[in-house]
Amino acid sequence: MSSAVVTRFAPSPTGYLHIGGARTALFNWLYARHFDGRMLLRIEDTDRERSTQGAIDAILDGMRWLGLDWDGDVVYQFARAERHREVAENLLVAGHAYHCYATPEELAAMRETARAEGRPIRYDGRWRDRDSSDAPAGVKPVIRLRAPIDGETVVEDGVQGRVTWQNRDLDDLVLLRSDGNPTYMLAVVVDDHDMGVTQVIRGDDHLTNAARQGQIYQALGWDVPAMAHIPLIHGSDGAKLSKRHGALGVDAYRDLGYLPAALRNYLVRLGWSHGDQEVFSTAEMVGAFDLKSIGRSPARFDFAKLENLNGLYIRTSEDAALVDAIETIVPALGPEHALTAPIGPDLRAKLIAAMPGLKERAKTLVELIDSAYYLYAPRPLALDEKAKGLLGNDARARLAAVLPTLEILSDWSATTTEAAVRHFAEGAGLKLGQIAQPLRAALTGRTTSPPLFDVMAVLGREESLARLRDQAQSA
RNA sequence: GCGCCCUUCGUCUAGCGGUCUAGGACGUCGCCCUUUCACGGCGAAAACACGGGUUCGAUUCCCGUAGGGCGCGCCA
Repeated sequence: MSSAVVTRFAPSPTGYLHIGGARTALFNWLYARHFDGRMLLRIEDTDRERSTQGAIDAILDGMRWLGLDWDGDVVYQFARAERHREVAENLLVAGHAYHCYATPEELAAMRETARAEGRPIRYDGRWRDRDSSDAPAGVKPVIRLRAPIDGETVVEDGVQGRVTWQNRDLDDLVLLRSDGNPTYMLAVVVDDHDMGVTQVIRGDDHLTNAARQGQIYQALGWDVPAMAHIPLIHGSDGAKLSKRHGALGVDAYRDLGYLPAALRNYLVRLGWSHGDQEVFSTAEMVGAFDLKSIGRSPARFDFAKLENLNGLYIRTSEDAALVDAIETIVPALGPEHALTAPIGPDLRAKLIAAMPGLKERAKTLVELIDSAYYLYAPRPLALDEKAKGLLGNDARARLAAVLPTLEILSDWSATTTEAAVRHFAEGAGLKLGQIAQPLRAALTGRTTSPPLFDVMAVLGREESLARLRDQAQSA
């Protein structure tokens, strides 16, 4: 069995779950599920200054919304600080690490000098071979790794291939801070090892870290897990994705009206491909996912393609499921939408009835809500500009003329109302559009709202007639 | 500055030496369908960054150049 696969997603809780992190989580999740393994979740909160509970909640919520479940309990890295300290001490005893008494100010000056002189910006190893008896009074030391000076460090990466560094280009990193807390470099290595992680999948920005962590593994005599560094996601201008590009946390995508399945599908195709296939069900993704087919170049985030995919997922969603989805984002919409959650049973029934006609033409849930405006808008209907333009005196006269024809109808299904309106138009020597357009404007307040005859069916006889009378009389 | 990585249509990508007059998808444009808007159908424009090699033959392999990205914290 290949159930030995263990992946992990390890975000730092210093902000929301951003789109790059979401994709990293997705890839880890897919890899684990593909091999029938486990995906663990670890919150890297060793930076006590910047870690917040709000960020932790946002990350967990974001993953749940995306449908990325993890195995076992969430591991909080800070809670394991004692173990990290222990490992650092062991390294010290074994001679693979040493105390460094350089102060932060001193190191900053060192870097500044190096920069000014055009030399590599690295720790110069000034305490590497110095005895602790030289230690200046009152300075608490950090523990640094005694990294090899000669030779090279190699990372066999599942995506990037074999990547090699000369050890002379890598300096002695800090393992334990002067306050006794572990650094990220130490904590990651110890935790991945202790948690039994077999496959690390993370952003390309960690590639150099992989080399430095490799040195820690070596000093510890531990096996290095398989590595895979996936290319980053860039904004539409090619620069690193930032707020400037309108991309926030995954919660923002939810509020914008994107479906988690659509976002997943979009994200999986950013950097990964499976021949010409564009649309993947979750099961297909899990079945087809592999590291081999991940590209090495960064991808730009394209809202247009996400929208297209979202539209596809909306079109193929169940009507009731869409109404449920709508309900979840109503609180984020703002009062101008005149819709409140929870949605009452009458409105829910109407929305479900209207969905087949509505979902064909919506790219987002927000658009879906807008197009259903006529179902929840307060009466009298506020007309948009184009609808006003369509309801001139001529049009109102036509509405008044068609009313008797519609009033004798008892069955208000889409087919019978269509037949009636067509019949009327013919009899009056009008083109269908000449009567259909104002009818829709009168019934919905919009000109882009979908199939008139669906609208009439959903609204029903009394409601439709009432709205038409209102408009016909206000001439 | 030093190190590492990347480079096929506007965008996401297929391509793993000849099948490439380079395929698909989104977007764009045109036509059809049509009461609007969509959906759907058909079609069009649109790319191998540049320069050297290797080879009978390079989009595919190697080396440069240019451009881009990431890293170089007692952040993660």
